[in-house]
Amino acid sequence: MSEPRWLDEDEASAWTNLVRLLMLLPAALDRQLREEAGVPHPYYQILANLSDSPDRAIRMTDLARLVGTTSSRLSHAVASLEQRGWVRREACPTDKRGQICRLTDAGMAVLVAAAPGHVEEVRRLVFDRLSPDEVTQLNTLTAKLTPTERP
Amino acid sequence: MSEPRWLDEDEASAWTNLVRLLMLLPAALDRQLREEAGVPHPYYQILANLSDSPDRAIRMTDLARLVGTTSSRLSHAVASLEQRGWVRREACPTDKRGQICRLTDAGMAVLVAAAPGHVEEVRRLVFDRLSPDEVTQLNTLTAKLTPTERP
DNA sequence: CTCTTGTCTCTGAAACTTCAACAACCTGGA
DNA sequence: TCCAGGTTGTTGAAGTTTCAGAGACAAGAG
Repeated sequence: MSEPRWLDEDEASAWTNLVRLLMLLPAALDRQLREEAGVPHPYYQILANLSDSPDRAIRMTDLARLVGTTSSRLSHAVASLEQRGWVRREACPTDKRGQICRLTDAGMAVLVAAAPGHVEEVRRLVFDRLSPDEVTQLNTLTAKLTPTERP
Repeated sequence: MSEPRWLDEDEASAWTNLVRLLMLLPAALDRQLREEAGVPHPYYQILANLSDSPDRAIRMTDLARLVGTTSSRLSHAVASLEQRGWVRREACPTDKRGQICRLTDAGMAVLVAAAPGHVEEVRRLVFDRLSPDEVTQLNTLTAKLTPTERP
């Protein structure tokens, strides 16, 4: 047990800011989407990823990885979305263990209705505050900081 | 209702990365703290903010603002922490509506025990991946992106 | 073929957060 | 003084996420 390498002044400042951002930004996005579309932000991410997919259908495991969530969480979320008729589950033709999650027309309609307001909020909270150079920096930094799989 | 200003290619890329980060980084921090200290990350933030305060005591509203949470959430969280004996609630001497949250010695001990492992994880996930210049960039960007109070 | 090991997904209970409503209190002005 | 309106903090119910466990299937070794 050696002495921990504490953060220096600059690191501590950046860390405080980052933690604050991690608390407030998701909360702000969530609030806007709940108010305007009646969907929590993680659920919106599920729908959005599905809509970007070729057939509007993705296998559960892949969808979980795309959204950045766990399979358990995804199961519960998709169950909720399915009950609203925005998503459907189908058997996977190549792997009988698999389930394929497909976006319904009703789900697509919800997404189309919610997207403009969401983009507007994203601009207000993020991109309206940054210069083009800073957007590039943000791109680089976020790419570097994305946690990798645990060994 | 005018045409929404969609994100351009760079913005969309940065946004995808950022959303991914907002999903994965809090989850990673939370997991480490739960495993090692038995505390969720938001609860750790409460304890950490208290320990940084002059008297290890902060009024509920101020603590909520510091941590970046809501008063309701804080009430529940502090109730849970109080039950474990890590925190105590006292009446505010100047404002009878107020409650002051104070870190106990037991709570401080938990924090002291958890801090080294937490800092190590923060290094592994964040600062070990960044150059000094990038830490400065991170500091600037996160400061700009912190959501401001709603009107 | 059979066995073992690992993957994929779901479930139910516990923990946490959000939401709406509320009581108690402060503040400023009539 | 008194009251209207805002602030502070809590609560219970509803919704979401985590955790542990289990069933079904796949893939490879023997």
